Amino acid sequence: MENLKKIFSPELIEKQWYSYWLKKGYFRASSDSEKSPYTIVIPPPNVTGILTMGHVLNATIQDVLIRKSRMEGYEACWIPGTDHASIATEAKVMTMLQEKNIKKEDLTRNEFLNHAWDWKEKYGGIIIQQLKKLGCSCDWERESFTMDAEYSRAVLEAFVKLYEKGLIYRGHRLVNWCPVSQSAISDEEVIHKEMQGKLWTIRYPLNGEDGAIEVATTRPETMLGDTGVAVNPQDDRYKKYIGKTINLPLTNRVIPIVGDEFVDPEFGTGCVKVTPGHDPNDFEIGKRHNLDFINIMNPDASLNENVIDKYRNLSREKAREKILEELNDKGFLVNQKPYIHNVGFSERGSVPIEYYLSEQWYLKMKTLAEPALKVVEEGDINFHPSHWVKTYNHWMKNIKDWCISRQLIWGHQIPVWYKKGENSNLPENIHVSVNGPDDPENWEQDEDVLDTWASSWIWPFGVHDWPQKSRDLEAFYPTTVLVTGPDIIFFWVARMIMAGKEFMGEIPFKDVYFTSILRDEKGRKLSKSLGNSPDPLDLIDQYGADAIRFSILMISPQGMDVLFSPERMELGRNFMNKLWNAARFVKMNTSSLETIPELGEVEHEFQLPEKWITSRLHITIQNVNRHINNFRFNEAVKTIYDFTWSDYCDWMIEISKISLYGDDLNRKKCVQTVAVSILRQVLCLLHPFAPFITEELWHHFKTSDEGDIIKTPWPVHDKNKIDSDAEQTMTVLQEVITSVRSIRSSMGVSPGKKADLVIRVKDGFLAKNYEYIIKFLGGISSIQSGENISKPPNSATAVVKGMELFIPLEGLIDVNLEKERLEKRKQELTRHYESVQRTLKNKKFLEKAPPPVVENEKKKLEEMNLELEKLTSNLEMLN
RNA sequence: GGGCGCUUAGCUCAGUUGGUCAGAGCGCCGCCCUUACAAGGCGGAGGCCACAAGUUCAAGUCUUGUAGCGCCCACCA
Repeated sequence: MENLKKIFSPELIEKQWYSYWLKKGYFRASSDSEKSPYTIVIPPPNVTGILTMGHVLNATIQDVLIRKSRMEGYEACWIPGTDHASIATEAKVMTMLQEKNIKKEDLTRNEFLNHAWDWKEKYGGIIIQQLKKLGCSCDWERESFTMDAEYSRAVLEAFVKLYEKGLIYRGHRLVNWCPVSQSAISDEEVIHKEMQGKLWTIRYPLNGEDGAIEVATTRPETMLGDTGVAVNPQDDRYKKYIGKTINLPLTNRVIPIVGDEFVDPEFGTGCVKVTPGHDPNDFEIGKRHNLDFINIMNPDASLNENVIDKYRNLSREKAREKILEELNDKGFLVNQKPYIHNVGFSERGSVPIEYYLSEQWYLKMKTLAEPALKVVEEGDINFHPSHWVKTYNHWMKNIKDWCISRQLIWGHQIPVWYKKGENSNLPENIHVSVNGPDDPENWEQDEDVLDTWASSWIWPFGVHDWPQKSRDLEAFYPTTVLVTGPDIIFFWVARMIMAGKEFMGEIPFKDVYFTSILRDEKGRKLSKSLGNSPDPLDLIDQYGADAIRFSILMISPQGMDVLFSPERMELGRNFMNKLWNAARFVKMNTSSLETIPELGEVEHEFQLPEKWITSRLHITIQNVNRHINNFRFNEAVKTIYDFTWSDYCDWMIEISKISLYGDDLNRKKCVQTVAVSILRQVLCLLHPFAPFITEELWHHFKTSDEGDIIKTPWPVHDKNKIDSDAEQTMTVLQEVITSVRSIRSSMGVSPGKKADLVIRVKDGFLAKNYEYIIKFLGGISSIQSGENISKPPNSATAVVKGMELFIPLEGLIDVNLEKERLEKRKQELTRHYESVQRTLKNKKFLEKAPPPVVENEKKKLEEMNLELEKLTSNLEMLN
């Protein structure tokens, strides 16, 4: 077998099979096909992104589903693509510009965009190449990018439709503001972190009379924007002040004291400084009491011209320092206490966000949410695991309007135009359309772009150039299943469902599978920003793509986070090597077969091992199907692993050696046929999980009229091949062999040395029929069996299902060791015997338990009893 | 403050609807370079399934409570 090396080397085969599949066009899906479609759209990774292990898990699952459905005869269509990721990409472009010493302010919009596209062409889409290395069988000719011309048109189309429906409006209010990207961000992009901060108490002197009010705050610098102080109107301490005013320290301003139910008298001092321009609660209070709204910050969160001179242009941090100093110097600072509170951080900028007054575009969500809630509620869309439904419902039911405008350039510019020089608040001065006004020279387009998620939310139909009606759209929408991480359930999944219902009138997918979140040893999410995600490409180089795919699935149970470490990939590598060598063995020992034989020719000659392994195979097929259908990929993989390693390699192949090395040609052919046939089925079952090695090996075992494994029919389980008699007998045989081996090992019989075996048993069927197997696998030279045989002197004993096994060990036997061994077994058995006995003495059990369960318990008791008797008598003989 | 999840062998975890002496991988111990595979083979040690109560003939599995850990959501200055 010169072409199959002893150790599997994935690097030698992966590349060539991938280009072969591509060349053959196997990944292509046609909307004209007669076959039923099976469609997945990839969650489009950021163009800026590189592959993480999270993507590997996610993509492997999709590839498993696609490859399996392709083998099952569906028109499998996996649509790949990337997301323009406006904030992330713009940040990268900014970094590049900085390196080139170019300032964004000096560039026109188009010049900036040109730089951005240059960057995208040069560095973007690395991740697509990486997905190919992993073996993903995407239809690459359908690759989409969220800023492709057609896709962009679809995005704008969606905006215009919603605007025309009255669901999109412009609002001047507080938004979450990221000072780094200097843009508004949505509520979902704000991450709350618990921080150790301080709570300062500041004295605000009353205006026109003696006395003062004390307020507590975590952000003293915002006092420069205070336009009021609020107390609870029920609070006897303070209600007398309502309607009066105070002199705001450090400024020359006089601001009113108002009564508002929002104030909790128990908290802090019971008085709240009100900064309507920089705090959402204060914003509401301000509106209720007609307070002024002062914006004291620039877009980068430094203080602006609305504050007194000496604080202008200071950063918010520096301003806080100075203000506290001055308050303290002037006697306004009463005290400061350590205080733990939540601070909102920008998802991308990783700095605290600011609440900032600005004009933004909003999408009304309530009406969109209703149908989306319904389809999940009624089971048109199913989540796996289902507990995510609660999270989804909770968010949907409390949904707030979505701020969809961003003060960025890279993205879809909002398709709204304002008449030059006119009041843009009047409807007649606003134009909204995909193509813009007929007289563009008189209009100015809105400068903002859309939130990235306001483009990716139409992904399942946007990739088919909606709203054009195409065959593709008809054939491949709705998609079959969505595979994604639970972290984007609000960002993306929920919004896609809303968009699907709104624009297509139909759900975008029937099932959603939420993958495990991968964490490092410290429990932190693997992410590129933390730098704790090993480079999957390195792991692929080290272990092979098949091994990585297989391992990551094996360690990722449904609905649970995974502690990832690179060493865990060894399990897959070892398995691939095992499979490789099993195939080598089969290949080496079946060269006498001229063609791959039909199973039917030899099936009538099946003996126990062949019947057994066939039965095991069909149970395996059944279970693999069940697990995949239930989205339990770890179980599916484990099932194949166990069958291949334990049943096929450890038992079937070992047993087959007897016939393969023997001279019974019929027997040999039968065993060869079965060995090949089972291996072929294993390769098919495994192909979706480990595509490269299975394709490679397949070509050693396929018939001349069969094609590549990627298009070979998926195995079908046949109930008639499940043979429980064979399985039971085989189990006993395995126990006999294991017992013999155990005795040998514990008595220190060297592996090379053959032993004799004496079996005392009523029914000698097993010992007679499978003597050759017991001898071969147990290292036994002769077997003697019968009902009235007496125990040979100096022999070690084991009891298996009514059989007493004796191995004469003359001289080798250590009586104490043997006693210990039997005692231990006896104790163990007695414990279980007593527990079963208790169960059977329980009248209620006998009355209420289903008869088969009762029967089973009785049988167990009987068998245990028999074994106990034999153990006891053998133990007595040792004394 | 609300919601969700987790707690099983030294480590990382499986265990789908309650019912075969509780499983795997890694690690550990012993023996083996046996002509498919030392990335391997054979044998073995190791667990009151977090704790408590309940439902049931029967609980790792269902219910409730307790403790610890983790995640998500929420405007208390």
